[in-house]
Amino acid sequence: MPRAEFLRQQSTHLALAELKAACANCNLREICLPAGLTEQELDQIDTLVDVRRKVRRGEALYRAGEVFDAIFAVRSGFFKSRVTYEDGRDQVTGFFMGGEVIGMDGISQGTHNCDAVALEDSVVCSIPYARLEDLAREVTGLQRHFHKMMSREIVRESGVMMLLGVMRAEERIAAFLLNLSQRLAARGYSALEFNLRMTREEIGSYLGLKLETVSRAFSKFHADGLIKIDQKAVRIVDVEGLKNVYAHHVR
Amino acid sequence: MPRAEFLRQQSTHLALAELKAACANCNLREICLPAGLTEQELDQIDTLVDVRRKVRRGEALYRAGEVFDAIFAVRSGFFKSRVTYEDGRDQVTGFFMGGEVIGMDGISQGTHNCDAVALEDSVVCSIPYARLEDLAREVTGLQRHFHKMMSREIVRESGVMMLLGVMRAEERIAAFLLNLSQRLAARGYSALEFNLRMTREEIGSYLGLKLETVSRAFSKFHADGLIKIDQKAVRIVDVEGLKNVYAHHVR
DNA sequence: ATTGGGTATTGACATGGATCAAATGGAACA
DNA sequence: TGTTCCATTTGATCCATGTCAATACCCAAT
Repeated sequence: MPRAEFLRQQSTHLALAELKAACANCNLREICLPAGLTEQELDQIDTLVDVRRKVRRGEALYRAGEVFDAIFAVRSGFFKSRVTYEDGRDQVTGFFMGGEVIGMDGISQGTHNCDAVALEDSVVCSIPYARLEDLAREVTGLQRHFHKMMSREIVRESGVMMLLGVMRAEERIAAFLLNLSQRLAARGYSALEFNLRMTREEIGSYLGLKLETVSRAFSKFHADGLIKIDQKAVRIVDVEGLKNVYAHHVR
Repeated sequence: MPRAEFLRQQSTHLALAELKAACANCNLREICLPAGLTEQELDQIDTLVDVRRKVRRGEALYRAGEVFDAIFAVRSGFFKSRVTYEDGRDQVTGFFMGGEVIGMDGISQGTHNCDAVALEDSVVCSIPYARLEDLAREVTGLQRHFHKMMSREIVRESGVMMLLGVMRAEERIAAFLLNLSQRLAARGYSALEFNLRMTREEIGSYLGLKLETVSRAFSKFHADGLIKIDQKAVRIVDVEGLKNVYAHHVR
């Protein structure tokens, strides 16, 4: 589809006013954007956000190998990123929710390094990289914020390496639940009660485990009174108990 | 002239000359710096590099929790980065050689997120982050290059997640050897014959394996005629065979 | 040359998580 | 309301890697 055509179609779906006030009025602003911007800087940044794009559940926002030209802020919904290896084996490398930014892996090569797939109907803000570069040279706060976002992704990934490299199955799963809980809380949702957007298999792939192992761990935590879990519905009953699953590792 | 005086003069003289030509004459320039810089831009970038700092084998260049104010380019030598978990468990998160840049994890929080430890006597170029930010706003090539470096680190780490999440022990070790080989080759060293700078335990920590497993895999590869290995000295005998250890994974 | 401490190899055995298999449960849709 | 297709749970068994232990090796310091 030609780009102009694509833009036209999108804008019919979303109110003009909304588009205009892309960032300035976004409820995810505090999570997504640098703090302490002036009114004028905010206006400048508003020009950054190109289109809001809808991605249906199961669809890819981008795929590995595609040309990279924008990063994406999740406006609503939920994504996974996934790396596929030559021989077809793949791994989920992250889950992303509202206010989080994905696609920065594409900068290094000019092509995306992984797939980003929506786990529920989602909306993203598209931020053309070329424009971001330009604006980052003018708005110092934006430059710094962008660097921090990239760095945060580096730190996040080394945390996952830790999960995968040294933790045992139940520890990984406890850490995973607490991480989700904490991120949801930061967005104003309940920290203790939420729905998983991903399957046991996707959790397993992310944590380097098989889906059966994930299921068993959930059942065990349930039996131990740490959580209640019914299909995708999770309720954390004993936060401290869950932390102890990995914090008090004996050895 | 008293000997002390002579030495002092000598060292200031050397320091100045060296410092001035920090990047412009560095043999790692092509690996470390953006390509296609003008003469003038190179001069500007030279002002970036603050000091060269020696780090002895076993010493830390920085430690987790320390204030971040600079990133470091490895000038010579070899480093590992290491994350330590609350309960004392730790994991090696990367190995770094000449021309590679470390410390970008510190940007996100303003404090370093991991330790960087020299595995042999090393020299690094220190690049104050504040100055880098400023210069990146002026020299577009530098800005882009810096973003690429961060992004490359993100991609590298998701590669390691793949190792840890889906590969079996021997595959991880084959991939590890081939990765080292390829990076050494890019620096003009032999791709087929090199010395490991790290212990079996450090390799194991990086790959999420125990040192005995690493040792056994090396022995197996040796017996299978893929490599010759004697302590730290490695010679890759059959590159394709080594690739097949993981490329033709059945299943 | 001798000693000592860290590093590496190798064997024997244990076990956490994978694999295989079967049953159950839910959601979408005719 | 039934049908179909996944996702999930749970049990039984297997195996790759961890664990424990003994020995060998290497280099540095004396």
